[in-house]
Amino acid sequence: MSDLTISLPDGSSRTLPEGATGADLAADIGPGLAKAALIVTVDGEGRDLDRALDAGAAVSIVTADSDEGLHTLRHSTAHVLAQAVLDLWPGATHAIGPPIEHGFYYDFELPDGGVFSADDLEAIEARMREIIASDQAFERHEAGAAEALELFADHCYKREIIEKVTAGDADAEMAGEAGADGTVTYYRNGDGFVDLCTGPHVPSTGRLGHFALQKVAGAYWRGDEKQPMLQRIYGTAWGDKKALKAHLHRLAEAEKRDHRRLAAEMDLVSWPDALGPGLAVWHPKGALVRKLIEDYSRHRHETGGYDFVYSPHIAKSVLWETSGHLDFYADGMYPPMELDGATYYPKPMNCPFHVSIFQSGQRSYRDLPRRLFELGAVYRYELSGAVHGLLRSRGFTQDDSHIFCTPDQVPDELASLLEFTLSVLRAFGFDDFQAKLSTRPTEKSVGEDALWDLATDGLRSALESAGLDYVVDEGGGAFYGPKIDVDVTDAIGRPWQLSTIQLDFNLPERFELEYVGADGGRHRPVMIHRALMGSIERFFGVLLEHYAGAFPVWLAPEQVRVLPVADEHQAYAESVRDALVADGRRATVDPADEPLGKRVRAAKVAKVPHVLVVGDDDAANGTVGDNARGADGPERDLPLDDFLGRLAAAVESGALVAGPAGHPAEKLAEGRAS
RNA sequence: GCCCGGGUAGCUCAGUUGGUCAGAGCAGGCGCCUUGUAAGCGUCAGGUCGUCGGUUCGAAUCCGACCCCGGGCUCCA
Repeated sequence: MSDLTISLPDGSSRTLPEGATGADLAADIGPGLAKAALIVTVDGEGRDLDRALDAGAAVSIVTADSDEGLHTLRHSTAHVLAQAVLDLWPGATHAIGPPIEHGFYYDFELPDGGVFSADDLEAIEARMREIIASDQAFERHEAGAAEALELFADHCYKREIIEKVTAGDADAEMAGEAGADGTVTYYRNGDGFVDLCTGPHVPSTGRLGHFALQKVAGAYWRGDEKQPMLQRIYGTAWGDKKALKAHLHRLAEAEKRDHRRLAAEMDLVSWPDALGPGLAVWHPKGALVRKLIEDYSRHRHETGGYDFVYSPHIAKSVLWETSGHLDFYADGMYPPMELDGATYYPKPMNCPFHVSIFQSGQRSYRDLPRRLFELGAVYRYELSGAVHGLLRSRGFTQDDSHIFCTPDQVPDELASLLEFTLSVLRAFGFDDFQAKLSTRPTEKSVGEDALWDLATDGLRSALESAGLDYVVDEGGGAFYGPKIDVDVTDAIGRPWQLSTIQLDFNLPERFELEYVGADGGRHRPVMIHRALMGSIERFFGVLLEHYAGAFPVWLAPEQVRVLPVADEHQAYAESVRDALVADGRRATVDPADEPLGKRVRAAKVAKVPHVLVVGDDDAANGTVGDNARGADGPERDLPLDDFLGRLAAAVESGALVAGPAGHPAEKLAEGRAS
């Protein structure tokens, strides 16, 4: 009997008896690894531990420490979920059950249109634990189409997959379920549970167990609303108890940060039923923060080479016919209004208006690039089920700009635009970015090849010179141009897509835009759509969650609350407040009609950055006691002037850039000069 | 829009099988307390139990429709 030699990720190689499996290899390396091993990869392909290795292959042992290991673990847990459901609901059928980020789901159809209730999860989870405790092996099998169809005779969704796959037209979605060579693989465990699956799986159900079922949801088969609605169960699964616990803790933290909860608690924004879904009103404190955000945005655009414009909220249908929105975006638009024999639509986008401004006169290449900026409110008819607080609403305000430039100017414009974008986002405390470059779709698209290449290369080099991590979504661009999307990662690691920089080769054509070039001839400009925050409302919601409501000093609606120890300190407290207000701060006094501890607590709960306590000593010496958010404890006997200076510095560094009149940083400068 | 789950005081929630079940805590008003760093005491007020209709001697509770909210699907800033 000959041996086989394989290579390991560290470059070493190992020789094992012929027919050795992944499990043999792990055991050969060490008992700890043997215990932790879930699957192996052989030349990059995942494979069950009990399958023989190939001589000469590059083999890697996969454990729950890696994404691939977790993926396998979750996938196997999804199988156990399906097994439990099929046990408990005779006649139920299972559709698909893939691993997803942090967990897995499985879609089912219950007999007679039955549905799961939240209570069912408990019973299902208990059955799953029994299956796991009985440590059933996952056995891999292969079958031809006919055999597989017989095996899954009672499972119409599995049959549909088998038919699709064995017919050889496997698409990406189906590729995860079966091979495309006329045979399919399936896994069997326990008494009779079988599932169509390419695997790999953990060796046996006993390797699972750190999971939790989370929720029930409806989901269309293949995500298509014309297909039947299936019952989906979501769960999460991890390699050990600690990781599961940590994940559940993160979810709880995220819930505490929910901007809808914070918006109500902090009296920032509300959604009165009478307004309709996705339509918010801004209360004074929320409006104040929003105004600071908008003021900062305006300031940056003023000094960044942009021209400010305004446009109406509605326009006649001809504008939307020319722009093409009525052709490809009608579903997202509010319905039309008929008046004076004309048809008007609320605007879902600002671009046609900005194009109209560009069109209003003859443009020379000397005028370009022309950057038109507007905090433009738009209305989109989002599906009622899609509306989600400020993060997805039906009326929102874009920090929108349309840049018109010559093709030659495109690369430089994109590079400076991306830098500008990142700089604005950094000012709000975001410093972890992930970008996506979306290139020309393979199907129909408009624009010359040279233009696409110029723009795509321009976007790529902008990303590279900005030193930004990015992924390429090949063919993911719109039909009218390539784009960059920028995600930020928030304080608890969640990504949010905020910025988008989008080339448009279509609208200039549709509106027949022209400029006069140096050669005296007429040329078509290139148009760039871009939004940095995306939507002000959404950006506000993301910021609120990022900071968990504890806005940095320059954005905090109430920056300082002054608490007199007793009534006799009221006058001094008011003088402290007046000094703060004169210095441009937002400060209030909370009089001594409640015990100090209670007032301190109220201020802390309200997330006021600085709570000042003033008593006899302070009134006598012109000092304050500063209980700052995040500090270990109060700092007593701080001279008022020192506090004013310290706060001013914090406001200035928070804003990063000197602001316009009305911006905290500007008042700071005035305050210091005087 | 579709599936599931919810709407009880400003907020968070109790209200077993339909019959003093319209309640609690916090918040709010008033009074007392005069406080040195995360909840002092007392007292008062508040709700057409999402809306409309139905079943019943009787409905927060059962049924139907609708509205709104939440989680998904889909979509997306």
